[in-house]
Parts: sequence; structure tokens; C-alpha cells
Amino acid sequence: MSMIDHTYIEDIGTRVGEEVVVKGWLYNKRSKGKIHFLLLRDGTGIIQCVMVKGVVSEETFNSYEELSQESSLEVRGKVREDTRAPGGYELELSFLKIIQIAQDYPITPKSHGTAYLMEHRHLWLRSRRQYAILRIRNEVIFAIRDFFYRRRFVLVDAPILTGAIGETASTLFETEYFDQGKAYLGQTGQLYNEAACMALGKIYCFGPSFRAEKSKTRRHLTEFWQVEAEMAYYQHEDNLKLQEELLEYVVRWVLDKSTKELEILERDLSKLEKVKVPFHRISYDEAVKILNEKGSDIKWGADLGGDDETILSNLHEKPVFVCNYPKKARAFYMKPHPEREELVLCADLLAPEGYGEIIGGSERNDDYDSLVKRIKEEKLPLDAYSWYLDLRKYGSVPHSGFGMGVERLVTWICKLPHIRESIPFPRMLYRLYP
RNA sequence: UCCCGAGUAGCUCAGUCGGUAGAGCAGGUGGCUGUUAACCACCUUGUCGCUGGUUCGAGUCCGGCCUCGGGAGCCA
Repeated sequence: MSMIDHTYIEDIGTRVGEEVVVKGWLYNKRSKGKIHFLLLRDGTGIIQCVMVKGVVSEETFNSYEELSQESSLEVRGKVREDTRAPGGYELELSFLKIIQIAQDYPITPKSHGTAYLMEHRHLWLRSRRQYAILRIRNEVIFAIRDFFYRRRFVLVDAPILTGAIGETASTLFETEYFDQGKAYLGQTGQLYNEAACMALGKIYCFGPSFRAEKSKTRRHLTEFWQVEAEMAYYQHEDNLKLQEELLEYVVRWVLDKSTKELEILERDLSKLEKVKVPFHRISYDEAVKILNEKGSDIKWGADLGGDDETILSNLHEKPVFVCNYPKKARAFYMKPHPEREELVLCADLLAPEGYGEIIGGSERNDDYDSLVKRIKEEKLPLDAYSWYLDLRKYGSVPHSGFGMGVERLVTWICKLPHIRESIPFPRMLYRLYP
């Protein structure tokens, strides 16, 4: 016998006048004495169920008393349009079956602190706001994959367990790997992407990245998801164009598919509507000049700080590219600027509304000798990069790529105060539970 | 790692000058035929983070520690 002979709340509007079965959990309840209201959620929405004394059986009517928040139940009733009901539809109950009574559900409809909510993240996911965020995250990921599929990129996943190779600097999580010594959880799939794009032309990878940095900020997680694309024969400008088209596509997709969820989050849609190509482009030189005028004490040569990103991000209503950073502030694999050797061909994309960096990309250094020189300058172990250097020996071509942080993107699209709500179970400096 | 802030009822918080603990919500009881975080009346709930000190007396003042939150650096 099947368990799925019921209707999902998101489809209830198509069943007006019919009797349907809904299976879910009690979100909240209210009573006016001889008329009870149940707010039932099923993961696709919330529906108000109405029970009137004398209309349902005495037993069903009285079962209201024992129903507690998050108790699981199955109901049957007639769908009715009613402006007094939240969402516009309600169910006039004829039958109610309790699956399980929940006792002392820890998250009440009143306010809680974030520490408490994070400790109950496994239950917090059931609340309206978290439900909306996770559904938007789902659409964001789907839109990204759809974008790349339509453009005939190939998904080529990078390994998560790696040897000592990556972007250096950031700290790595390590683990024992049989008799081969230490393995590390990958910080980026980029170097593998470079190999893959020489085989398949335009590729991307999509998976978790790990950084053991002791960061305690609203934009950091130790485990986060990123989408990284790498394209053979793409130069710097081609790279930027792809990035802005991707972002426009994803934002448009979410606006079209997640209207209800954005409404729950009370997101200002006009801000998202403005995300149209082309985006603003400023050089690192200009950025430093603007920041100094705005009171930042940033010096030419340094990377932008969090506050600096926020200032630049607030200047425009669209995302803005900050291009061509000093070589010293960037990773070894970036291609030197053809006219100014102290710069590299790269760009960070800053999201508007103060959110800061969501994409980092560059044209890659495709010259063997110059790359070896940079690896030595950074005092990296040359032998670990031997396969990477092979790519410059066997048919090297200009190529470019970028990495986009999925949680940062979701955080901005949802306008969340902190990145931790953008992923189901965040991993942070002081958080490994639940 | 550094800087700032917080820890009091199941939850969110208040607690004056150092004088012996109090609101809202949740829970319980009763009421209410259209509620919208429903409302109204009554009731229950405490290792004041831990530890040492000052004091006749510490939730309150001082030291140390723990936990959490915010930020910096670094980055998606």
C-alpha cells in the first residue's frame, strides 16, 4: 500500500472544492472555543485547517486539545478559498489522524537567540524562514547547473582528498591516508579544472571546499560549496562576460521560481531586478583611489579588507568587478598583465548591498618558465606541481576560470545577515554539531 | 591568534545605590463560532556560567577560567 496518496500543500490551489488528504506537522494552532484553527505544514507550504464543533465528530474536535507544536498528523478535508486564511486557501476538516504527539518542541513561535537556534539546527530547518532559504538554495544550484548545461560545459568533479597542492596560504584540514602520509581536504578544484579543460574545453566542477582558517565572520564557513569553471581559449574579458551572464541568469531564475520564498524573506525584489549585464568594472588602482577618498587607510599593494569590499559594494546597485590586482596580493597561477608586470589579469566580483566578494577569477599563467619562476618565488614545493606544469608543456593555451561561493551567493540573494543560514548544516570554527 | 560584548526560569530578557529573584512567551486550568506570533483570567517554574576573593551581606564589585556572540586578519 502506498503512503503517497495525498496532496501537497503547494498544489492545494488546484483542488478547490475537492476533498483532499494532507500529511504533515502541526506548525501552530489557535482556538476560538467552538472553532479550532490548525496550521499544518508539509514541507511545501503551510495550510490553515478549520474544525467547527458539531461539523466534525466530537472525538476529532476534542483531539485539538492534545495536539502540540510539531506533532505529526494526517488530515482530510475540503479545500476552500477564503481571504481570512493565510495564503488564501484553507481546509475544512472532516477527519484528523494523529501520527505522533511531539512533546516540548524546543523552538516555540516566539523569539530565540542564534546560539540556541544553531544548537537546534536540525529542528530550526522546519521554520518558515529556513524553509524558504533552503528552497532558494535549491533553485540557485539548479539554475547554475542549467546555465552551464545549456552552454555545453561538462561537469568534471575535482577530488576532495588531495595531496599537498592548492592555493597555499589558507590552512588545510588533514587526515591520514593509508601508507601515503597525509591527505588534505581540497580547498579548490581549480588546478584539476585546468587539466580537465584541456581535455574537454569548457568545464566546471561543483562541490564542497574546506578551509581550516580560524575565521569568525559573517562571510566564512570552514566547509562551503563552490562552483568553479575553467575554459580553454578564454581570455580575461571572455571570463568576465561569462561570469556576469551566469549571475544574471541565476538571479532571473530565482526571481521567476522562488517568488513565494522571497516574499517570506521580505526581500526587496527591485534590488534583484537590477542585476543585468553588463556589470560595472573598476581597476584595482581606481578602487584604492576611491577607498582612500572614502576614508579607508588601504595602501596600494594590499588586498581589500572586508570593510573596503563593503564600501565598493555599496557604490553601485549592480555587482561590480574589481580588476587586475597586484601580483603580490594574488595566487601564483594568475597570468601577468601584459603591460604592467606588477599586476595580474584577474577580477573579484563584489555583490551589491554591502555583501562583497562572491566570485574570484583570473586568466591563468600558461607560460611554463614564468610559472616555474612564480612557484619558486612563493617557495612552493615544485615537485608537487609537476602534473600541473605538464599542462604548460603539452599544448598550452590561454585559459581562464573562476570560482563562485554558493553560500555567499545565496546569502546575498536572500539578503541574510549571516552566511550560516545559507547552508543546511553549517561548519564553523565553533560548530560541528548537529 | 587578537580586539569588543554576553552568560539570570524550558526560551527571550529586565534586575536601580551591594540588602535575599520578575516580566513576556512556552507549559497547566478555565472561558470564547473566524483566529492571523489569537485573546482574557488564574497557576507552576531558578546551581543567577564555573571558581576564588572583598563584604555583616554579592545576580550586582574585583581576579582567573569556561562557553557563546560580534568583528579583524585570510578568503568563496
